[in-house]
Amino acid sequence: MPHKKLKLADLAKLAGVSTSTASRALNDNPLIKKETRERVQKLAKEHNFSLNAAASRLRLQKTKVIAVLINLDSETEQSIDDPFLLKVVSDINLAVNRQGYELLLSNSFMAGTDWYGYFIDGRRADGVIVVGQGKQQALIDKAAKAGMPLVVWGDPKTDADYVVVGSDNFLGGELAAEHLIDKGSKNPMFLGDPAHAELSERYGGFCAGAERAGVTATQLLKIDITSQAAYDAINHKLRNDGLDFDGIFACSDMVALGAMKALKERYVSIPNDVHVVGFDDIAMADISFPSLTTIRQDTRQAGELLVKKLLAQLSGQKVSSSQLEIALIERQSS
Amino acid sequence: MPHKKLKLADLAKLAGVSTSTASRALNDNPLIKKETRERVQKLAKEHNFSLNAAASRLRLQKTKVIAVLINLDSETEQSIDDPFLLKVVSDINLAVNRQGYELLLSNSFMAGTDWYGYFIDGRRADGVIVVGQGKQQALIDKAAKAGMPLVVWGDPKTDADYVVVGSDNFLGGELAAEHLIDKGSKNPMFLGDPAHAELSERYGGFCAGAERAGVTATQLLKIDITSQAAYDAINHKLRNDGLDFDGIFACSDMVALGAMKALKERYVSIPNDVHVVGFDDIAMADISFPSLTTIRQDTRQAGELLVKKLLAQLSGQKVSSSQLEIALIERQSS
DNA sequence: CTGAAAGCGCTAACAT
DNA sequence: ATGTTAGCGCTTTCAG
Repeated sequence: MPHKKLKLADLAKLAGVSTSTASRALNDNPLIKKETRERVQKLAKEHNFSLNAAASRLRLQKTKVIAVLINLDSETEQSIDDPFLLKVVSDINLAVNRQGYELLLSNSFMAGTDWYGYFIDGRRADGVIVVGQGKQQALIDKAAKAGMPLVVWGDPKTDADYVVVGSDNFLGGELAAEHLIDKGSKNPMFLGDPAHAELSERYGGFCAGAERAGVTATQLLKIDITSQAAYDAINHKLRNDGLDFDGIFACSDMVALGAMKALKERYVSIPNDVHVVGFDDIAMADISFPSLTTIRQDTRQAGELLVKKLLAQLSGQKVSSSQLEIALIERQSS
Repeated sequence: MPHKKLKLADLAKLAGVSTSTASRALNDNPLIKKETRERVQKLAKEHNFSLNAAASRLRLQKTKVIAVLINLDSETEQSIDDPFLLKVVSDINLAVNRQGYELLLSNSFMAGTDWYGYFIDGRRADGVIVVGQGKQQALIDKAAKAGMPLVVWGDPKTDADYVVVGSDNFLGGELAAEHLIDKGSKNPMFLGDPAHAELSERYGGFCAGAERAGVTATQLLKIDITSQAAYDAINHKLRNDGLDFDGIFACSDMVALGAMKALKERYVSIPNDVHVVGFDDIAMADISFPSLTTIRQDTRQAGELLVKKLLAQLSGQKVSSSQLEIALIERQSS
């Protein structure tokens, strides 16, 4: 069965044409007569012929590949755990494929510190989508400066030389604050880590929204952005300070769910004693009990836009950052 | 800034050696004098030199790329939603990188029906890891027959010509049944769809375990394997049949969480009225309230093993399927 | 220990 | 409308 590999020259011979004709025919070049094109294509299908991508890329100097670089904060090489991030990647994948590109899944471990050299000079990809700004943006800056075709999923308000696509995090924070206060919260608390670009915006919006609604008694509980950390922090706080808050705006749904678990275990009623709002709208938000009110990020549109902007860059256009709309999804937790 | 691309020949000139020496030096070929090697390598680093992967692949006839093919059942192109699957991919990614390979993230949309042609002949990857056997395995079979280096994440008991790595699903089912009965369940129910290879094993083990424990009053509630479907199905069943079960073995954690939501909304107590056991041990299992007893699958080891077996195949070794150990993690839901 | 040169399979400029 | 051919940048055989 191990059929032997046909090369373009073999296919051309089978079709009784030259390699250039075969090449053009496969690429549907109108220079070639329609019948010839179809004959070659049919033959290719019959023999399960595939162009050698390596040869093609060498010749064309482009790869038709987009790299997705997952930019984790953690120093230790670690697998990703946040369902939201993975959802973003999955939606990017869809969008990339829809444009006829392939997706190289990468990370800082492989790419090292010279992203331009690795991806572009190394002819591994034509452009890169970075998922997650994280805390340190030096490498992103460096790659952008080197002229790497690049789009970043992060906070679009970032003042940087590269293109960012992301949700309106500030507005999301405002909406959350307003909603909590609307529901009767007098002492809402932000749960997260404003050191991250995106979360700093969410926190800023939260404070602004609360202030505008006349609430100044806001708190900030700074934690690692994992559900475990949220669970621990809420437990710790209840033990030490008692229940001195009546609303939580969590920086992500996973964080919100961790916090809710701690509350439920201590018989703090949600939403009666504490109103909770999350961020992201992951699948679990709807499935948790009580279901979680949250700020929905449109990952589908995000993928679409990230890819569109990257391809625009590749075709030499000047593109700029843009902000995705978000929406508050009201459920039982508030 | 846009530095211009160095090719190997340029680097060689800078180093005052021939391209062949430069090439060997970069690959740490001991044929080259140590000092020369180091001089070339240092120069390469200084100039951010990267080999052109396309040229290298064309010459070597191998890519140092492993493709991961996510095999979804759904006809419609769709983004993946199950956090467990994504966790598996993420752990494969880690393992692939650790071996110095890169990861091409693909799907049936891109690969079409001739996987051998697309990946191997097309020189896109040296081998493929398929995640998810799904219901239809014809394409996997076809690729395996064609001689494609291939490892599948699925049920290792599968009687097939290809190598499968997966958990001991049957044992998992048995453990779940025994545990439920141990906890006092007299009428345990399986929630899932035995049409999937892996789930059929889980169901088989569940039945066998129950029978051995002297319980014959098991039920099967056949549903799509999503949390939403589980939620709907449990609601529907409670409305129609009342509470005629006192234990649930869900085919996945997401399904279990959906079922639990329906139970909680109708004030059915977990675990007092109904004991619940899930499968996978996703992050949410620990965060849900009550936390979810489940069968843990070791995705880290899975990634490691999948890659190891694939690389063994690439180096011409004969490899066979193998089973990962699973463990019951007892939490509050049972 | 190092260099010269062939050739991997494709595409496109340049014939015809 | 199609064919001839050069050359993309690398690795490795063969020759020193």
